[in-house]
Amino acid sequence: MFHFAAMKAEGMDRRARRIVEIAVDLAERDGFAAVRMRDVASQAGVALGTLYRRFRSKEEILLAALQLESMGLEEILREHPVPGDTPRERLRHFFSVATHGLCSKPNLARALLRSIASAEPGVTEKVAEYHAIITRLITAAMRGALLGDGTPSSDEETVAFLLQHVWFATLVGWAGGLHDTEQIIEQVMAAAELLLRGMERS
Amino acid sequence: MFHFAAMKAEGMDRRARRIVEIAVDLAERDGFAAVRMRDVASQAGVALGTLYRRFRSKEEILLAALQLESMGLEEILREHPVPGDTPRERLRHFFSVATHGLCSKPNLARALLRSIASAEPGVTEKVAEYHAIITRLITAAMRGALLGDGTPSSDEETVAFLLQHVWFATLVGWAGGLHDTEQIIEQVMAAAELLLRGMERS
DNA sequence: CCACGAAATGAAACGTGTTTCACTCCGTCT
DNA sequence: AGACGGAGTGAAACACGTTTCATTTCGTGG
Repeated sequence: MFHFAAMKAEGMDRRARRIVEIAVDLAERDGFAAVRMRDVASQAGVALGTLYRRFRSKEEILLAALQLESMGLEEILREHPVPGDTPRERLRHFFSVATHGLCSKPNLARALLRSIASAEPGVTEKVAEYHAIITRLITAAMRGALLGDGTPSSDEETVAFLLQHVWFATLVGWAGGLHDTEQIIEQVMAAAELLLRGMERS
Repeated sequence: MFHFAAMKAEGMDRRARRIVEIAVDLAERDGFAAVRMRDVASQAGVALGTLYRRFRSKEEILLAALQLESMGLEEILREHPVPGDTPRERLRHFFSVATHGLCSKPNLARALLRSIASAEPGVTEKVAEYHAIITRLITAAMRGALLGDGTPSSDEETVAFLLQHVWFATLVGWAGGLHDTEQIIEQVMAAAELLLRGMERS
């Protein structure tokens, strides 16, 4: 979970990938502030100007990492569908794996969340793409289908969308120290329980 | 809505309030980046060091503003309960007013959201307090009770908590330009609809 | 092989959040 | 009155994101 599989994705050449990897390493070790552009540049073996030719800001580098991570996750789930006999079981499994994956690298996770919430210009597209991927994954987990199989109902899309929001907001609370990893999962599952009940009752 | 009523709250003296007011003005006019500590200091008529004696960071000043705003909102709702005959109507009214209040000052709203998500040390307590206040307000709106009346059920607390998360996450999306003000309200209400249905079905 | 333009480089500079420090001011206690 | 101590001040310094620019390197078409 959340490793660097599928790193050759999209319009990202060797050099850009190296930059993102270094940034991830630094963020993982010592957090957002420790991702110093000068350090990223020197450790990636490029000049500072090169960083800014490829990425518009520090946040954009970290969001590129997020995008790669989520694409890797999608790749994995394309091969290995989420196990479980009911939507609840599958959702719990999915969020458990995703949450533990993220939170096992707390500094990196906090740095990524902060980049998402920075609302800097030029970051929107990457956030949107990340949103879309996660919503697809949640939908697939809920339906117990292979990624891309069939057409989700409108209710299913709404539920997936909302669960993603709850997950994100809870992660932000976790990042601020308001609660721990298990509480993230329980809060998301409490939402899932009520949303699924509401959906079934149509 | 979201004005500076009840500004004499808590351990905040005249000077600290002035600092926060100036920061809010600057954020409202030109956004987070325009809240320059040197400018806040000079416009508030204090030295830069004084800012850092009172507040640990720029984010903390803005969170103080958020806390004051939400306390003001709570004060208003204590006098004037949310109108509406059903939980749905009351929730819609509440979120409509709160969302339009926030989003009518987009630069300020973005700055506040960013401060919440910064997850800086020393900011947690203020975020927690803000969370608690908003959850109380949502609970009261849902139950159609005066603030503090009666004891919410466990399900009610869960729903309020989740709606707050959905609202927050949607606001972050709005801040990034992913959707507009009305979509915020519709997404929160879609969540409310499903959650209430799920709750009623117990 | 050469010329051209895009990409990269290195270094300096700028802006701004944050820290530091020596000094002043002011209220309180004795 | 005099001493003390905390709050405030002013100015300088530091760190780091970002920008700028003159120069160099590199790949490609002629």
